[in-house]
Amino acid sequence: MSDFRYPMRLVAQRTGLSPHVLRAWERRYEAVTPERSETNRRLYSEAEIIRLELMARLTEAGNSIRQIAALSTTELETMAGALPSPTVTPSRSETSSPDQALLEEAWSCVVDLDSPALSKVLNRATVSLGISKFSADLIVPLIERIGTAWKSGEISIGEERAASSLIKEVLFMTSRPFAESSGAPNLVVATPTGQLHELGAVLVSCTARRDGWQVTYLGPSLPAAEIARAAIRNQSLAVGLSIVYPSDDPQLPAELLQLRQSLPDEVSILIGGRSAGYYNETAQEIGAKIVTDLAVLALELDKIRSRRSS
Amino acid sequence: MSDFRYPMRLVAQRTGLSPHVLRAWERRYEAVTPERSETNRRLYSEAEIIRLELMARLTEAGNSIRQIAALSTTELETMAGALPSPTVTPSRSETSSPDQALLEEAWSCVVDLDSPALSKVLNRATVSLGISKFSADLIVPLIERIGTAWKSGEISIGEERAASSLIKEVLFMTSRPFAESSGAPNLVVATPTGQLHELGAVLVSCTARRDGWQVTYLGPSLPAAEIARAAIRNQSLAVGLSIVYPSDDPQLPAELLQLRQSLPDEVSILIGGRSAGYYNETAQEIGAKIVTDLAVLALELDKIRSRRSS
DNA sequence: CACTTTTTGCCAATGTTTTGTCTAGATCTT
DNA sequence: AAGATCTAGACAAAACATTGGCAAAAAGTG
Repeated sequence: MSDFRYPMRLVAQRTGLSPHVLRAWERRYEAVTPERSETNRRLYSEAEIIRLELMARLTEAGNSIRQIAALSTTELETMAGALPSPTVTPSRSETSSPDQALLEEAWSCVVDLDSPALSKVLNRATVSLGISKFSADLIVPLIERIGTAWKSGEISIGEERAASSLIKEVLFMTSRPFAESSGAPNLVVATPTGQLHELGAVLVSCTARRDGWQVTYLGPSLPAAEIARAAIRNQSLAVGLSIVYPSDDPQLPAELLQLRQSLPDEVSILIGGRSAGYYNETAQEIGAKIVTDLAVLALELDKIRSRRSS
Repeated sequence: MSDFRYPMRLVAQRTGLSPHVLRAWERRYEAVTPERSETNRRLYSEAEIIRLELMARLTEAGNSIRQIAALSTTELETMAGALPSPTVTPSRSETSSPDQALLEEAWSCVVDLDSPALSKVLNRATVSLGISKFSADLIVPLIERIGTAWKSGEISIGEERAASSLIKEVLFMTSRPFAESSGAPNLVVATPTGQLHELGAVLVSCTARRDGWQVTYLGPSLPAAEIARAAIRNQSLAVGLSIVYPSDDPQLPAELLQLRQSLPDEVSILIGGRSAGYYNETAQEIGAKIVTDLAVLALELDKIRSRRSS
């Protein structure tokens, strides 16, 4: 369990509720009671965000916040779970146990090379968990597990590929239904030369798309020059890179430096991925922001956007 | 049984009845008698909603609410049981115009590295052309053009990647909305070691999926052993390979032979792609079928399926 | 067939509750 | 200094309730 706390802006963004509404719900119904910083700013926990997401979905579905707010999170979950039943047969007894079980189930599909089953599990998870939880609690750990298992030889390239393709597909899928807004800021996403694992990059793309960015996805192992070219061509506000493995590529710092030089100063660089930390120095040198988690990524994207649009 | 009570709004939404009607039915016939909150809001139970849903369907079907309202819920249920289940009527009128202009438009997006625009063009094309025409008349030529332009250096890796990712996404997208049929035959799709361009393989996957196959997509440049393993694991009826470039890889025939040896005899091998012809001899040797276009592919897939299922 | 009567969905007026949004001034962040 | 966030209070739009009534369709009747 992450003990990271998130600020207002991010919560508003993730839940789609305005800061005003968040405060109102808290004041009037004590829907959540976030901690406070020393300076009295609200600090929401992951659990509170999830709770708010649930309440947002349920009110959307016609429930009144007044009633909903009194319920426990698990009650909200069961309600939301029964929610997408359009239909005829009313009885539904589906108590799906939380994420760990799902992760195990997904993992067993991966090692079994069973794509159809994996597809089923992932799709089910997107609806039962909601997109952000799906990404953060299921996909991220799953990707990490695939990564380490692959390095250790526990699974081989076949499993890795089959799973990656599928995950990629599902992720792109979930981030798709957004209208093409022509005014959206552009983000170029890629993985630097030498970095072969693209799932991190896909995750970045999806997060950004859900946040209303227009993403130009370039895929894995691309030379700095190419990345820069794409960014310039699209007048991108930022470039997102994912660095997972290897974590000690001697070429990489040079590559990053070149990227910085080829890009206009006003274009931000975001670096994410398990191994991002190993290149901390270089990152600092080129003024890149290292993002450790999807929520933080969303936050940074938001910052960049508001900075430029103002 | 959940003892949660739902507000008006949600009930109206779920039953399709207006708040006015809900109140009228209650006042005039006591169709339901929801509880009230302290502030006099109606609070419907799940059972009442179900009852209302039934009454809504029955009145829709011509019954008078006056009669219906007096009946017990179980009586309503038996009545509703005789009703035809709600169906969807897919009306479709497709005006297809063979469009060279679309291809040109798409191509200009590719060379401009303009992903958003390309996305728009492709999406528009999927609806205006219809999926099969979209694949055959737009995507296939586009892919070929990208391939040759890349070889000749007319475009570089950045353009190729950006376009590929997008095309891949759109293709997977269009072949997606199929119900997960557990009885569907399986097809493993990949590109042999050395073959880096995966778009052909994606196209094969999509065609097969639209045909009702369950596809295990492994992506580009996979060793024969891995492909075979996946096929065996999934009890696949066939393996689809795409061979585009290079067209004179000396390793490839050996790779194909190994694949044949590692696979059970009853598993068919289909080879597609621009350069498939160059390996004609080997293909014949291993009993692989070379498919020259998507229509032929669909045909072959059908043959394989019927052969096995009969 | 023409003429009531009943049924039924919908609307208006009026009052209350709920809920999202806003203002204003102070404090904090960048 | 500009932009966010905080509190507290207030406002206004929606939503809901009640009563009463209208009008079109359905049903009954001479």
